[in-house]
Amino acid sequence: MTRAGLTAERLTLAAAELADEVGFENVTVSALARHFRVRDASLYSHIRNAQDLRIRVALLALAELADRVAAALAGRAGKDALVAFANAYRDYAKRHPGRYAAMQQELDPETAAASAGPRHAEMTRAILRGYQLSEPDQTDAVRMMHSTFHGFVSLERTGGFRHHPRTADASWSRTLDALDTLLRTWPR
Amino acid sequence: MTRAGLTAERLTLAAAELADEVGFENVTVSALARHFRVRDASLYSHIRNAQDLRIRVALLALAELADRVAAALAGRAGKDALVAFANAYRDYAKRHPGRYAAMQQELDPETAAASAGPRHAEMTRAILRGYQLSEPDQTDAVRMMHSTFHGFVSLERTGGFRHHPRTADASWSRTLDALDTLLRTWPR
DNA sequence: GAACCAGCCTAACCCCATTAGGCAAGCGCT
DNA sequence: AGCGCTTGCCTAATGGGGTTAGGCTGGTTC
Repeated sequence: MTRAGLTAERLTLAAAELADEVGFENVTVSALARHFRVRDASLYSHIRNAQDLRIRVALLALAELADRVAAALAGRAGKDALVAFANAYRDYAKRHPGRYAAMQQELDPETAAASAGPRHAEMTRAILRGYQLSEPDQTDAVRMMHSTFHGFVSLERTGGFRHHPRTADASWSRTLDALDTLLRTWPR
Repeated sequence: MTRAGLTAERLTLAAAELADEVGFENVTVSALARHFRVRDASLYSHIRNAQDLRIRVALLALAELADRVAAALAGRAGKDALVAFANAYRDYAKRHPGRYAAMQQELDPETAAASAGPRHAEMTRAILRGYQLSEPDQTDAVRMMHSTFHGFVSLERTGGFRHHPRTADASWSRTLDALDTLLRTWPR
């Protein structure tokens, strides 16, 4: 018998791909085992349980997204940086809906701290360097930006913007304009 | 034997309460049957299946939220209306996390059209009457507002704002200020 | 080559979803 | 009142997914 050569990493990656294909809620230990032509129980030497698998996918996605955002941000500042960040974010969510859904899980504090979540926060703050905001305005602005991006992408994905002639792309573009204006004139 | 007196409405309401207590993802036909001290199969004369149950909870939540928002909005205009709307929204999400999660499901187009979703859109537009915006700016602004509210509430719930001295309440308040400013000076 | 160990397996158990088919309580009717 | 029908809940059975205990085996180590 040849071994399937399973590792936690391979399982996580396959789970992420599966999530993008069939939806995160349908990522199951059984489906993953079928993918590797292996028994369900065989996976339990690599992952603790189904929840552990989901968390691994979430961490993978957070790291990937942080990389893409970092790449998009390189060498840009001001509105340029804002738009690049936002588009990288939305793009990732569209290309990887399952991974994006995975990211929405609550992580326990230690896991969250060890994740790429803090990197996101740093990068968002970096954007704000182009807008001269000091604390606590900076924190408020970071939270609002993140809320807007996540909210938009999330509503777009659940179909909240359909049935209206105005395209989501157009509203997105205007939303970024509005955010830029807002950050430049952040109310004292 | 006394009957449990099940109806689709009672089931839906109990499911909503269960969702708020144990999380929407843990709302299960079995758990609901246990709640009524009844066999699982007994529920199937009232609901089509588990998915149907979830959709009913979502529709209930959408209607409840629309009612609360409508009440909050009564007699207010301008920033007053904006803040009242936003607080009613956030408040509902905090008080009813399970119901709020239920609302995030994708609804098929007919169901969505028959839901309270359109009422939300109308009310959001009503707020904008205080801000003189014409199409398509109005649509863009509605989408941005909704995104911000949903995004903020959603990030707050998944713990995105913990581990930082600045309270979520403070950032929320400033975010509403910012939105008000933004709507008053919406970039042409 | 003996011992080990990593990697996968079988077997077994539980929970949940769903369908088919039954029985009985209470209703409407004559 | 008594007849039947509908409604409401039941038993039984199937199948999927999650998880654990314990076993076999082939390659690695000394």
